[in-house]
Amino acid sequence: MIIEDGKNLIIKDVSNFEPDQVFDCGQAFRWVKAVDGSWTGIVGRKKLRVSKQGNDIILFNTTFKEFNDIWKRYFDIDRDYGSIIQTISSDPTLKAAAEFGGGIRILVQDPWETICSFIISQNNNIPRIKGIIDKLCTNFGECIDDYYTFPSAEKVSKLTLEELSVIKSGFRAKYILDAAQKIASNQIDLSKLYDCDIAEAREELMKIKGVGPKVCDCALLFAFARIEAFPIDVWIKRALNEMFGGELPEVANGYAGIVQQYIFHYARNNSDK
DNA sequence: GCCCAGGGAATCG
DNA sequence: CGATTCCATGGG
Repeated sequence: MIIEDGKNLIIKDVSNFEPDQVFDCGQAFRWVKAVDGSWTGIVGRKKLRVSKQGNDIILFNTTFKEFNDIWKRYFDIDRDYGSIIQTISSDPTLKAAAEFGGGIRILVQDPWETICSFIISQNNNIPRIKGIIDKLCTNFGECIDDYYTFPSAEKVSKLTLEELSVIKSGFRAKYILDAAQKIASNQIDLSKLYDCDIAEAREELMKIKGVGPKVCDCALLFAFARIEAFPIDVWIKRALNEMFGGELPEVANGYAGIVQQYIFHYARNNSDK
């Protein structure tokens, strides 16, 4: 149930929504946690602050209309994570991972921003990924209420390698430009990737230089709501071997992306090293 | 100095 | 085909 409380919106009795997990599980790089525990970010051109109080999620300074137009979809509110967790919990290891990361929701983020962010993520570490994305936004985005938008593909497509060098993205700069150019010119048709055959979606995305199997599946999972996508990175590869003997249990079929996030979160926060 | 980081392209055999 | 090597940059 959603209620308006002054200028804020309250989602009552939410299940499977822990802001700390949602914003810090590696699917998004631009949400910032404040000392009071709330999170602030920019989605498109809208700035939003989110916090959890008891079993309620508070969306600050927004409206019911904005909730329906933007946040409902962005936070994947209509998906029943509880029933998915129930299904995969027939496997004891998946059950443990889901109990640990059950507050994760898969965001439905902007495709260009997500593709660009995960291009930057390759052979890189999370603090530096965040730093490069931050420099991209402060240099080329638009300032709204002290926060910066993610610059559009059109804007980035017109930059030279020289101009882009201020973000210090190294060898990934040429990939960023290729992605921006192919997306801005509609050489890549992003609109069909939400529901076309997943093999076709992968083929389309991998036309972009610097987009291989891993970056491609991250984009499909974190921007196109393709929860069957399964990005395999070093963490997941290691966890798959240690926890499941190399392969996901069959009950994960169809939800591999969500399961992937539970495992990623579990592995990263239970590392011996 | 050396190693590694939510990989992928280029270049081998 | 699979296996190696290189790619920029910053932090440990």
